[in-house]
Amino acid sequence: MVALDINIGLNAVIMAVTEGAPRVLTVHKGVLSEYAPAEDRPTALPFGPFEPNRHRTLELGLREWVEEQTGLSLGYVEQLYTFGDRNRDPRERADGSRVVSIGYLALVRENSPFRTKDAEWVNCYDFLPWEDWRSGRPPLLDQFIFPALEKWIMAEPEEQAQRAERTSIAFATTDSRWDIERVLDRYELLYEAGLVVEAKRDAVLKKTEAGVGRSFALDHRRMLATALARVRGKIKYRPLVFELLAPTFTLLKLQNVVEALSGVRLHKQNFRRLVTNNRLVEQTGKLDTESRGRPAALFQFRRDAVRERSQPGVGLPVRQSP
Amino acid sequence: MVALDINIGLNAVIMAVTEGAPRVLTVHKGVLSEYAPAEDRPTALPFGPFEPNRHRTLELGLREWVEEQTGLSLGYVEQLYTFGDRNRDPRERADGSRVVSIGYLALVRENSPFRTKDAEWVNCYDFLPWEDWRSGRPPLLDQFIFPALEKWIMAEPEEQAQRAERTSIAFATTDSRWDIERVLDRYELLYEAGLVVEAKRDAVLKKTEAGVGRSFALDHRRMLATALARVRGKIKYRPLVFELLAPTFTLLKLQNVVEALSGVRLHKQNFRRLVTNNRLVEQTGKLDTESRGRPAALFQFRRDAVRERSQPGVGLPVRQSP
DNA sequence: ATATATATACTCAATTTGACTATATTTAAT
DNA sequence: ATTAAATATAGTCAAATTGAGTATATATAT
Repeated sequence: MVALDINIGLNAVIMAVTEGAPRVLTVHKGVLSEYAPAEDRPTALPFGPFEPNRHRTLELGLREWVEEQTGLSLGYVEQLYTFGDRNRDPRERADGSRVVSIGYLALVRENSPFRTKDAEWVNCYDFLPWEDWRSGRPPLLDQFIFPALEKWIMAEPEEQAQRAERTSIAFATTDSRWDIERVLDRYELLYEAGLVVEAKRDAVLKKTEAGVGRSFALDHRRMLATALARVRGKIKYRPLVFELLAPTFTLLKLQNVVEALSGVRLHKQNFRRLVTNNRLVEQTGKLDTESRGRPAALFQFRRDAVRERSQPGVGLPVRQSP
Repeated sequence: MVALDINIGLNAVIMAVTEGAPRVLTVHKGVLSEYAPAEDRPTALPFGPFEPNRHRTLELGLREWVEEQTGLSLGYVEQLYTFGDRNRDPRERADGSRVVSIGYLALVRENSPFRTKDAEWVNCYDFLPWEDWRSGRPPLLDQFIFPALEKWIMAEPEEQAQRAERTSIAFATTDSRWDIERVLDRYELLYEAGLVVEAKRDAVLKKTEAGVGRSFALDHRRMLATALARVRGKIKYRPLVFELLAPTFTLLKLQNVVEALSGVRLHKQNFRRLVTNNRLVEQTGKLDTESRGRPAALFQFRRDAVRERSQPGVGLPVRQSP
């Protein structure tokens, strides 16, 4: 057994919500600086190699890299997924070396200060435009995605049934409704169908065609999709949003952040009832002066909510008595 | 920047439910064969190094190792978490080399045939006895765990508040109820408090004391806790259980599997209503003859359920009209 | 003064959940 | 053959939650 070269990369999907949109922090140098001329360098996630001698833990390694590259000191961080497929990275040579990347999700408050340098906040929906339903069903779906997926389904007679089923589940083409959590399913389907430029080797797109959505370096768009799926899934039952908000906020502000991330509009009165009845927030007694109409009360997150939130078997009919 | 030696390990938490208990497949050789005499070798998870030249993807590498070591051909597999802290593994030398382990969860049907050799199914609750509440509150909690945690909380005046809060959340010591999903929180707390033998270097336990629950090699018990937490969290909203059951089953059998994994007893009539009303299962028309009392109808999983299951914003009050 | 924007309170039917009761079919024991 | 025990399955009913509104209050802009 020959010990071959393995490199571990640490990638951060750093998210914030500003001006009504979920944003991801991107850099333009980093990973590929040696492999592409400056003007060709695609947008990338902050990245750094894991160095065993410097980094006691993977997460600390990530924090160091991010701090070094962007000047940003991360608060909430969670591990997303480890990507290790062959041919993910051009730095892999014919010698069989491999780059395994560990993706992390980090949430920061809007306006978190950082040394800009090469870093830039980009709207997540630039990369995944079909995920934003806040202004109604994205026209892109019917104008481009569905016809193209239909063609892809039909292209392979033996795979038709399976492709049709997967499409139906991911994009809710038939009966079921749009599931905001299936972000990764949808991206992977578009990738397999060759409709995003990252999959260009499959040559479904012509050389001049851009594919759907803005592209990311390597498989960074897949990581973003993984991150968004995680956030959307978790936002409902863990108080994640508060990592993204200032210490005090109005209920509308809170709602807008949830809407930005989930990509759907929420019912205002019922949303308010949800967060107040569940005692996730409490009044500060102060009012917001910035607003247009009637001033809104300023709330803050109830720290005890973390403890109380726990609902034993949510969804499972637990039996109490013996 | 010196390229140091990094090794990637692939670990599988393979679970099945047999005879009313969740079981994990363990091996007695493997990881540590070179480092410990045979009789000292602790129970371990199936493990194999990731070999870039042999394995096109991480998951395929895992499947190969498991097949090779246990003869088991895995069906459902999902990635759990990547563990990379320093000093997790004795194979790390002073040279700064590091073993990073990627944990996977696999679910197999009971009685999945495998070449036994060194592999053995062990009740998960042997390792995590405080997680099984099916026969009521485990006496272990009040007899050993809580007094010991109390001592640990008091031991460090500066950390008291934080330790008390974490204990209260993880073990539901105060108001809140037992949250079946906080498996990892609880294990990590016991680890930090030095109450499991894996944490022996912290020397809270005397040399002769065994700590609470059966121990696992390295950090494999942490991986098991991660796996159980994942299963418990997912079982409610994704049809995972069906990976563990024969193609047809009675509703009681289904309930028992869910109970074994969740560690709590469920309300029979309401459970039945839950799965039938949500149309997760359908009748096969056949009856079970094995039963003691009235024969039960045999059901099967409704494949369409995957598609229909999707509930757009479960928990979020989505607004329909513009 | 009036229109417009926003916040907040309240209503009400439909659905879901939790905790039961009642009844039906079996096998095992007397 | 009769009865007890075990299990399956149907049905009830109040409480809680949710979905979709209406109504009212308090600001600013014109």
